Amino acid sequence: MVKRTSEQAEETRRAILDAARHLFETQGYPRTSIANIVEAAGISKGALFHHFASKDALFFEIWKEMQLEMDGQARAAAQAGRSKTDPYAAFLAGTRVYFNWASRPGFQRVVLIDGPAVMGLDGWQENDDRLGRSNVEQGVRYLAHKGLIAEDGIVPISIMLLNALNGGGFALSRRESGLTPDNLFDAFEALLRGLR
Amino acid sequence: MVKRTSEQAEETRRAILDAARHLFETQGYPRTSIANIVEAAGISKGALFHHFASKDALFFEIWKEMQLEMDGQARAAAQAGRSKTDPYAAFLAGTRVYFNWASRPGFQRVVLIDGPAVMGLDGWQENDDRLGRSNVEQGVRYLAHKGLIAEDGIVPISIMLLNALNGGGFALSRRESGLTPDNLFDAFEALLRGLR
DNA sequence: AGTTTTACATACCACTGGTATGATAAGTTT
DNA sequence: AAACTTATCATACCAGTGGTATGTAAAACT
Repeated sequence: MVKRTSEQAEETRRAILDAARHLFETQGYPRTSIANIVEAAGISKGALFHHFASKDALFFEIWKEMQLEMDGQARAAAQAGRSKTDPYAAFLAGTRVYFNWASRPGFQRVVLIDGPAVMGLDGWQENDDRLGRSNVEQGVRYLAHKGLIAEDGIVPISIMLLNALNGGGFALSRRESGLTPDNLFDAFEALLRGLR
Repeated sequence: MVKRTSEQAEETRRAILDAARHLFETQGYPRTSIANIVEAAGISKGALFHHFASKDALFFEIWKEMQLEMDGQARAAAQAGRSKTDPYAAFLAGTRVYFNWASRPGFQRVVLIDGPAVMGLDGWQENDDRLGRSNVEQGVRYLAHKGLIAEDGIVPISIMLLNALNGGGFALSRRESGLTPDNLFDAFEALLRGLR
C-alpha cells in the first residue's frame, strides 16, 4: 500500500523477529503459531514467509541471536578478567555470565529446551557446540596446558562441564529447594577445583 | 466386530505403545502424527484416544516406561556393586549404566530432547528429577556423608553431574572427534575424583 | 519507458490433534 | 434370562496448523 523501501522491509523483518522472540520466550515454540506471530507483529502471513522460509527458519534466526548475545557477554567478561588475573579466573568469570543467562526462563525455553527439539541433533551440534562450548573449552585447554589434565580429556571434560552449566541454570529457574546462583556457582567451582 | 475382551484391550494398548515408541524414537515427537501411529499399530484413531487422553499423554507414558527401564538397570548395577566394594564404586557402576542409556539415540530423542519440550519445565522437574537424579544424588550424598563436600552442595552438584552425564551421552552419539565411551567415562571419573 | 525484482497481502491447501457420535460386545444387576 | 450399564473400538467431522499459489503495487534496474 504505502511505500516499501528496503529500509521499511528491514523494519518489518525486525518486527517479525521481535514479536516471534517474545512469543517463543513466553509461550514456547509449539504453542506459538504463525498466526499469533503475524498478529503480534501487525503484518500478514505473506510478509513473514517472504522474509523467512519456514517457522523453523524463523526460530533458528532467533535462537542464533540469543546465543550470540550470550556469547558476546561471556567473552567480554572473560576478556576483562584475563588482563588482571590468571586465565582460570577469567574462565570462571565467563561461566558466571553464562549462568545468569541460563537462569533466565526465556533463554531456557528457546535455547535449551525448544532449540534441540526443533533443530535436531545435527543442528544442535553444529551451532551450540561452536558457540557455548568453545568458551568452556578455552578454559579447559588452559588447565591442560598447565598439565593438570590430560590432552585427550579436554573435549570430554569440556562437554560435560558445559552441560553441567546448562543443567544448573535449568534447575535454578525452577527454584529447587535450597538452590541459589551463588550456591550453584560454588558447586561448579568445587568441580573445577578438583581438576587443578 | 470380533470379540473384545479386556485381554484384547490390553493387547491393543501395547500395540499402540510399541508403535508409538518406535516412531517417537526414530522420527521424534513433532514428526510423528497420530495417523502414523494408528497406521503402524493397525488400529483406529478412536482406539488410541480411548486408551490415551492425548498425544502428550501417550508420549508421557512412553517416556515414563523408558525412564523406568533405565532406572531399574542403574539401581541393579549399583546394588550389585555395593555388596562387594565401597559405595563409591557402586555409584560409578550406576552412572556407567546411565551413561550407556544416554548414548542411545532413541533414549536421547525421547527422554532428553523431546521430553523437556513436551512436558515443560514443571513436568520435567516432577518426573526426571525423581528418577534420574535420585541415583546420582544418592552417590553424592555418600560423599557428603564422608565429609568430602558440604551438605548444601549435594543438590547443585548432583544436578550438574547428572547433566554432565546427559550431555556426555548426547555428544557421544554424534561421534565427536576423538570421543569414546571410555574416554568420556574417565573424564567423568576425573571430575568426581576431584571431589574426594 | 519498459522490464524485472522486491515486498508484501489474500485465498487457499493438505494435514494436524482432538471430539462427537455410533456400534457392538462384555459385564452386571435384577 | 432379560434389561441395563460399561468397555472397546470405528467413523465422521471440526477448528486450527504450517505452508503454498496467486495477485499486486511499488521500487529498482536497464
